[in-house]
Amino acid sequence: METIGQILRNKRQALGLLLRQVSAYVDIDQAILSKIERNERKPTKEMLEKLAEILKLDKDELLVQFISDKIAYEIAGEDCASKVLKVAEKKIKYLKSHSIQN
Amino acid sequence: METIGQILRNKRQALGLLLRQVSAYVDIDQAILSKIERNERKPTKEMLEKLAEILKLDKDELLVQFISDKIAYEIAGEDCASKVLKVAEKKIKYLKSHSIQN
DNA sequence: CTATATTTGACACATATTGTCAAGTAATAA
DNA sequence: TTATTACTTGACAATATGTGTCAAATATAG
Repeated sequence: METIGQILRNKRQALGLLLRQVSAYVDIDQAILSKIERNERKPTKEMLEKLAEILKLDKDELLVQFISDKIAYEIAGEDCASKVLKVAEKKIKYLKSHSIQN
Repeated sequence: METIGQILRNKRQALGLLLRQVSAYVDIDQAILSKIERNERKPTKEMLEKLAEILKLDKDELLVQFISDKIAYEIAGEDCASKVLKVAEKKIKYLKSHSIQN
């Protein structure tokens, strides 16, 4: 089970790219990218899109990993976690079917 | 599909309690409770527990509603929402089976 | 050793969230 | 009308959280 940070680091290393090179492309400080790869900071969506580009990763898949990471982190400590997800799913379906905006 | 605010307001009114009375018990300003009931502010866990007590609601069920509300709100706008939940569930199971702490 | 890659922490800055308070609306009664 | 009650709203300061930048510290090679 890979975190988003691990996915990014593994792919970057597999491509033989340096933090410096990737962070330059994404236009962020390499310290930030280092922290993202170690899940110490969360990337923005813009960063994620640029990262997907340079690392040749699927943008949508990466977004799924990113958001699911965030949710898993949020509720992993709750012992009602799986029930939370079930209820959340129902709520989302309800929201979508009623076209309520963010 | 009730929001957490609606649940709280409905039950409070069914019990014939005033904002003033409930907020005093929970030890918050009644403006805050008013906002919570209209989903303008989010209660803390401590508030939620006190609210469950005075409103005779199931504490765990209320917590589930609270967290699922938050998650639904977070990702309802994503078109990959249901996939996100599936992946999140896997990650949570993984985290739990490996006893990784928050 | 030297050089290069990465990590870490401190910092200032921005943004978000919080509780408090007073003034506001709305409904009802006298 | 005026008074009273329940609730709502918005402004405010305080606090918390998140952000990028930078330099020093720590690997990791060569």
